[in-house]
Amino acid sequence: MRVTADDVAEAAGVSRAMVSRAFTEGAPIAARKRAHVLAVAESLGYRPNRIARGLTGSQTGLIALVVGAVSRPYEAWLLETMSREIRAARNWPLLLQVQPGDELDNALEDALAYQVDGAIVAAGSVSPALAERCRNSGAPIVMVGRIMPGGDTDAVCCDNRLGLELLVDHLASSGRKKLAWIGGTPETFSNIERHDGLMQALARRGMKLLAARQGDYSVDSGLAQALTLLTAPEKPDAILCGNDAMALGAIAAARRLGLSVPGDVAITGFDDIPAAAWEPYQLTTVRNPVLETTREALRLLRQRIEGRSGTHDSDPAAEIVRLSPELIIRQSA
Amino acid sequence: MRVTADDVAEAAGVSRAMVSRAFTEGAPIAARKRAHVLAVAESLGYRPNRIARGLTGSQTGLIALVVGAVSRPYEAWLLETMSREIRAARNWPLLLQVQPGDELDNALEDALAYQVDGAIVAAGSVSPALAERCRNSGAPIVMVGRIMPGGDTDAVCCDNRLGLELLVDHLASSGRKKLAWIGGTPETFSNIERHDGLMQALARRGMKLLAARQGDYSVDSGLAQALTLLTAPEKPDAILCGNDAMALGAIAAARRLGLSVPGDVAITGFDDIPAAAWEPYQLTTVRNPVLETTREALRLLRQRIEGRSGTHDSDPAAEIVRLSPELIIRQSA
DNA sequence: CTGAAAGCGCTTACAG
DNA sequence: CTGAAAGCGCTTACAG
Repeated sequence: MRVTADDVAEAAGVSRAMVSRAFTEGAPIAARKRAHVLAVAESLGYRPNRIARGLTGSQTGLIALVVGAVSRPYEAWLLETMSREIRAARNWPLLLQVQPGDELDNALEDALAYQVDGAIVAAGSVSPALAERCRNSGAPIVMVGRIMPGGDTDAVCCDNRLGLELLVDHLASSGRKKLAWIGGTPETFSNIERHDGLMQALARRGMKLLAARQGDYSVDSGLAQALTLLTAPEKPDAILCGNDAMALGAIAAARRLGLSVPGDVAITGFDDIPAAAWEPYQLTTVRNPVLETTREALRLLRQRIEGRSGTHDSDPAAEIVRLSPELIIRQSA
Repeated sequence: MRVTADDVAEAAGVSRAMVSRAFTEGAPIAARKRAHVLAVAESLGYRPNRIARGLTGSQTGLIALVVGAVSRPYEAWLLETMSREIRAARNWPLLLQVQPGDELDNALEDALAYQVDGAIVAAGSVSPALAERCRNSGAPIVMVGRIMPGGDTDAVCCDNRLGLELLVDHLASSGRKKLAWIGGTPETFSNIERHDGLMQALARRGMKLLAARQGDYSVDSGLAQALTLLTAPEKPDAILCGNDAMALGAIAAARRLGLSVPGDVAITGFDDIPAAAWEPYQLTTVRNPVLETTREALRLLRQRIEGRSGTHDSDPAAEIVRLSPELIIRQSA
């Protein structure tokens, strides 16, 4: 059978409470005794049962991690970073992958039943009611890449408008005049902000859009929409895409039509996913600061988790962190 | 505070045991009473605490899921499929992402402390000692894409040799004579089998390899190695790559050198990741049956988990499932 | 610093 | 089918 704290206590000649303390950082226990208990535990192959510990203690070490479908390169990149950082903080991610638009109330409730210490939500939509429930259950949520309407949930998000400003600036100053836009999934937070940023950047320069199409953030949609744009009577000399994946598709479209990139048409993305740097693409884009985003999200979460043990009367206001994207100039524009 | 089973019991006018039974499939409870308890629970917003349940009951519903870095497309595809299927089975994946070659004993021990019901290991290396420990802790392991030397751990794995046989057959019958190979990370199970399968397929036809290079399963390594092959004095007329990612790199290399694919050189991959079908690639490859693999892995795991509650005296022998890859012919070969 | 005791929120024999 | 009781493996006041 599994070895238990009682077994260790007996073997070490101490009380069960002491073996618990030996494994609890900062618990009152003589240094020598701790060393002894730990040694005995090691020799017996004992590890505290985290489930039992979770029942009593204040934390389970579990964090719900909600991301979009990782077959999409940006999501994969985000997940990879988050999962690594969560583990580095000695927590375990409970993974929930959702399709765009998925209601995740049910799934998150389920995660709550596991007494997760908190949740990082980078996809799907959570109702205000659920966010409220999470707070009450002592499981803070932090949103990534989106900001909840009420403004009472912590969030960390890239400055999408600035990103488009940087891209338009780059294109305009390299003499591009006829800009077209391929937007991502409509109604998504990022798409709304990016489109908005684009329109502002153009307005600021007295420019206007030649054409706008709508994709769904996938490579295929970028390909299809770019094909339409590039076979229209009046062709754009630059296509801004709502994310990198669509931009990769747009590059493929241009090539299929025998157009040179950036000679005939400049193409830009958003995110700077790993594939953006690959040989056949060399995509000019803006970098979504995924690592900084992850660290900030974890910091906010940690802050709430600690805070929750303090005075309950006044929850500090929600913190919204905006991170700046960086222009990455490669060959495509 | 959180509402507890006692609260529900009181509100419903039954014992705490009955509310537990109401939430336990197949537990002895009158249908009407169950409905009543469930209704009361719902109105109170009660959900059984899975941590408490895990302490008493026989299952936690947690499954450790070990995959390689998901920035790699095959791993992303696998993770996406596995996480979806695990959730569909109403379990939660505890995600562990590892780098190739990572010893995952420590991490898995940690997962064991969470009383996971089992583990699916698709990356990293687990020592026989750990596999043993897992079995003893009642947390069966099933390996995916690799088979443990001892042969006493369940595994499901693609028939790598058959895959190469299909590819060589296709190339040979389209008249290719000078075949080159770009292998993946050496010492990995898949690489050894694929290389082996290649050599067997060639031998069977009295052919031999023009050249062999070694990559690391990344796009960049495929690009670099293909560049070398394609600038050598004697160029291959076909390059077989150990996986799709390297094949995508190889296609980029050919293009960079102004060679046509498949005109000047045929290029093949392995896996059939989503990107293989993308416009600029149109990769001919063999499909690694990821969904079937996932389902088989879950079936094996489930089988062990159920089995463990039965008679303990004789563990059924390990089951090794081999799944056949399928040739997917596109443009690149 | 240390130990005995109570309790975390459930489930499951046990006895009706 | 139902309830009272014991127990899962810990942690944490409480009293030394």
